[in-house]
Amino acid sequence: MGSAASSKRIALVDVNNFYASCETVFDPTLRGRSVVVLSNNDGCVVARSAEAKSAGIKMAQPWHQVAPSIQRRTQVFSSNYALYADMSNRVMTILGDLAPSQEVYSIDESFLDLTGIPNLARHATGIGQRVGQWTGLSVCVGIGSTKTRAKLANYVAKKAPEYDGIFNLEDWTDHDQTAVLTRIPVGEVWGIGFRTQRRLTAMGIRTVADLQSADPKHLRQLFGVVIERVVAELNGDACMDLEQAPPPKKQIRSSRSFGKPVTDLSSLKEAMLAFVSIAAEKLRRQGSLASTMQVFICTNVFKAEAPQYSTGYTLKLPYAMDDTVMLARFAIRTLEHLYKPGFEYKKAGVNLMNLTPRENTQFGLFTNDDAVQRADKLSGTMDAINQRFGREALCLGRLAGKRRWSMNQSRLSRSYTTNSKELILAR
DNA sequence: TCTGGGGTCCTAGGACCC
DNA sequence: TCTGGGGTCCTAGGACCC
Repeated sequence: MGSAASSKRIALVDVNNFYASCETVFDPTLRGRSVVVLSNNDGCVVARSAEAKSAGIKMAQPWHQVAPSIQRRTQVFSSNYALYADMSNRVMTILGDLAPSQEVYSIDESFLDLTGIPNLARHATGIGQRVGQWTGLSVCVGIGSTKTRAKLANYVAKKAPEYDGIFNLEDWTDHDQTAVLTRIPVGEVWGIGFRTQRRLTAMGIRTVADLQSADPKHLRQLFGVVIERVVAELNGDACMDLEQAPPPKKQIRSSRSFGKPVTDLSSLKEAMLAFVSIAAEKLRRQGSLASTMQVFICTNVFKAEAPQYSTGYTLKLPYAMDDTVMLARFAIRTLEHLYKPGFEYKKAGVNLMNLTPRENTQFGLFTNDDAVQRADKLSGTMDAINQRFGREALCLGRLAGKRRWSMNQSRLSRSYTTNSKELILAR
């Protein structure tokens, strides 16, 4: 087996029930209770405590479909992204200190390269203890010779309580590894989604062990190159490196569903201005310029009886830009063309694409340098103010107190860590 | 008789992830 | 009443060029 030859030891560390655990850390009376966190607009369940899981609440389930008897004994929260981002930073910093190299893979997951570290079991235990002591959150650690194997090991660490949240796939003989992988459905493999699982199962490839021993060339013909790499990684042949510095985004999107249906153009414009402001700020933060913009609006697809209209337009910008005022001008003009009265709009958004680095960009022959510089200065000032007073402090064209399009967030917890007005009270 | 064919760029859409 | 948002990569197919 290839894994035996490979000397790499990659760990995947992730926080258990991350969003739900963040809420519990700051309100210990929630411990041992069913806790869920909802998506934007309080729509779907995106995080569950262990008790919520055993109560039968499913991931991504619309909250209104959860049985009332279960709802009643569940503590429910709107997503408090400021809190989760802050807790994430703390965890990632701790993990970074405990490994020679780290890839922050998502808000609650990190790959660590632990190759060559003696007594891996003790090191992994130490990781869990330090995160627990310093943040109050608990983690699982999966170790394997490739990222895909580390992910699988993490799955075992989560599912099998006898391992205490730590599982090193490479500690086991080939025979015992196969025994483990035979018990895991193929859909649990990183990169095998719902559709691919269905097709594989129909071919008789039901478990991870089945996929590991399948013919990669044949699968490539049927499914494409991605699955060929998955099979290689399962066999210990690394196809994916640790990415220590996140590559710049290739597109930046900002969109939201509205709390209530929106019918009038002026509310849509107001929402679009907010989306452009958010996207442009992200664009500037990563030091990029956008040369293509996509604007889209749509009605509620779940409301089958209502008239449906879903449309978007992708336009080439006259030059690569990062300035909110100019981007907003194009977005609003596009929106005016797309808008048709008589529909109940549910969602809108903007997507900045074709991003290029800002440095050494030659501005177009026909751009007015003075105008570009003034716009730069304005955007920079806006970023500074919003940095200091919160993202909503300064926006374009906001009609104070009349946000008919804003999200439902009726169950937001306090911003314990990021807002000095909401500091936790000591008792 | 036989009516090109290979390369490149772009876009839309599928599939996946958290 | 109430159904998330923000990303990535790959592929197929059309347009275009010589």
